[in-house]
Amino acid sequence: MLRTHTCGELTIENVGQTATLCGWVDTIRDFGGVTFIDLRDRYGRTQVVFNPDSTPEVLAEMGKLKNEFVIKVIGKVRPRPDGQSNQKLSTGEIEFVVSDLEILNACKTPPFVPGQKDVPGEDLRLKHRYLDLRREKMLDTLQLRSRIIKTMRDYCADNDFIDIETPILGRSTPEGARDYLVPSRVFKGEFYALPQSPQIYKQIMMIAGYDRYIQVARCFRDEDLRADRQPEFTQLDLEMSFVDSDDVIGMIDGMMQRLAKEILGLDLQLPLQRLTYDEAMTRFGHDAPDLRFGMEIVDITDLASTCGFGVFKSTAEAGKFVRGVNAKGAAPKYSRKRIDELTNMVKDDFGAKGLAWFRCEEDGSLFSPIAKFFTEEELADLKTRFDAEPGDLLLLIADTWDISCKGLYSIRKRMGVELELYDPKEMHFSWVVEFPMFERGDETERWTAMHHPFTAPRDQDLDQLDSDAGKTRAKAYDLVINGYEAGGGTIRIHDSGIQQKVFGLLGLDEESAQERFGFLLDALKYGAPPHGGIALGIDRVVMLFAGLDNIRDCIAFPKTQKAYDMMTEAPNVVENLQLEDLGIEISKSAGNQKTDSQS
RNA sequence: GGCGCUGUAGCUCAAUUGGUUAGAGUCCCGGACUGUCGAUCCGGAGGUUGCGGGUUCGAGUCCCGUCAGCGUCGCCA
Repeated sequence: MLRTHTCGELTIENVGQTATLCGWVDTIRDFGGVTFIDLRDRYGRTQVVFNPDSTPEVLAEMGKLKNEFVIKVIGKVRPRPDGQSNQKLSTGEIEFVVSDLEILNACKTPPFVPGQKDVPGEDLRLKHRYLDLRREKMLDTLQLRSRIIKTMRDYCADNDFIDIETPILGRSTPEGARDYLVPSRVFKGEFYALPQSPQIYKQIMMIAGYDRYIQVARCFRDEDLRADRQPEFTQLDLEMSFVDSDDVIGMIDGMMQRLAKEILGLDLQLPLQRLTYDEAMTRFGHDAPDLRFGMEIVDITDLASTCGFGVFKSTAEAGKFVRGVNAKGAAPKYSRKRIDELTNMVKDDFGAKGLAWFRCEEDGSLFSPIAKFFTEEELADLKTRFDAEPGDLLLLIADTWDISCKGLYSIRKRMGVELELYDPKEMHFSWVVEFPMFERGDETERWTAMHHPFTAPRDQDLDQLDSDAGKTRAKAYDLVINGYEAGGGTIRIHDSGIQQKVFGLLGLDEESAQERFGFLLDALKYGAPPHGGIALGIDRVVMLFAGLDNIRDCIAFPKTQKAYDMMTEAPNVVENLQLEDLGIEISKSAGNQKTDSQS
């Protein structure tokens, strides 16, 4: 080792000792005589001192130092003078008097320095990620990530799980998200797919008798990105045999309790709260509601059906819904202009036709441009149902179930932030269970699987597969933290008869099912135990535990919204020779989407 | 693919209704200083306002196009 201690290690205990430190020059404070340098590494910072009575050689070297130089210093630990300790540093009681200095490496003037107050733009941070990762916030987050993964692994190991790696090069199954494809050199014209999840492999492991499996698995989906979505992400993938939903949920309950305790020092009460999917949609308009605050949806379709307001009445009569939320105390803060912004949001984003509103005045009356269409009794009824008090703002959407859910969910989410309806540091864990097995594909009468086609229906719903498939509920469960889907899982079908029936409902005939999943269907016939599992989005869990709202800050080398890596400049054009090896030609119309007209 | 926000010095930002030579802090360069910890003080350098076009007597500011980053809808079994 080039060093005897790290930059976070020396304390008053070490006074008098000679030591060697290595690190980066964080700041230089030059007083002409004495010079202070904060030397930084991932463990902390130590103030190193250069005295005017140092040797000329040392002082000459010191004069060359600039931000982010990598140096080695030999010196002695001494206590700081009275009243000059720095409480912000673990090493703040001492300082390090340099007797010898070696510049291990110089540093070009960096575009930004780790300690600067204003965080640089994200594109710059991503381009120079090696500098960005030196920032304390990034270091903290990645260390938190490491601890979270270790805690998850320890918990699983304590519960007899086996950690098994599954292939990255796999078979494309054109269900769900777009695959990232990898061309085969040997089988020209054929492709591997990167896994969207190790779903099928972990089921195979259950059939093989490895009854408790986990993997910290990298997954890939070629879909458009979001603040909480990256094209490659990491899951804690878990599968268990001889279990039902409650067993998997209970296992993860325990994991969350341990994580909350060890990472955040929080005591979680178990079992975690559970909501059915129907309840979540009815009360919050979303299958991953943020339960840190109320503002629940109120359904007034029945009242609307008899009122004098044409839009409400016709919506109700058409079998659609009139629902709304009460934004407590929002009226003074929401001008017409801000209400218009909300209106435009639900119109532009979800195709709602409008947003009706009522303001509860000081005298308790409801004011609204549409109030004139309602009788006194109806207004009073509205007030009661929404529990409206002076200062409250009622926001209503009259539309299909789907649009009213999406619109009110996004209003609730946005206003929860804007009205500060919850403590952003609070953590809320819950489960959403009993998802529907199927949903209607757009513009077709065909059913599509809400999770994946191997999801088992609830035992009591088996009959409905034939009679009323849309009402069939699945043995599916999502872990929800602060309004984010932190994980999702299902109990799988282990009965080939039920599997065939589900494939039938999904419009998969036996032949095409065999073509796509033949190996799994075959395997299921060779003694498959009842099994199920879950996948936790590790990046999201880290994001939530770190109190961040952006998944990129939880990943060492994330990609931009266009799935571009600004540091390595991937993806990139490859040599023609490489393409020839693979038997691939780029069509002229495809061209290179990237241009160099930027900057 | 749609909608929206942003783009001004290396970095973070400012610039009134479209108006004279585009400013500040920081970084950088030079100098002073023996107790700072966002050191301080003095001096200096640093700009094709992302790119292209248009309107105008005049554009950082308005319009069109384009590129990039971000947010969001679609999409993500």
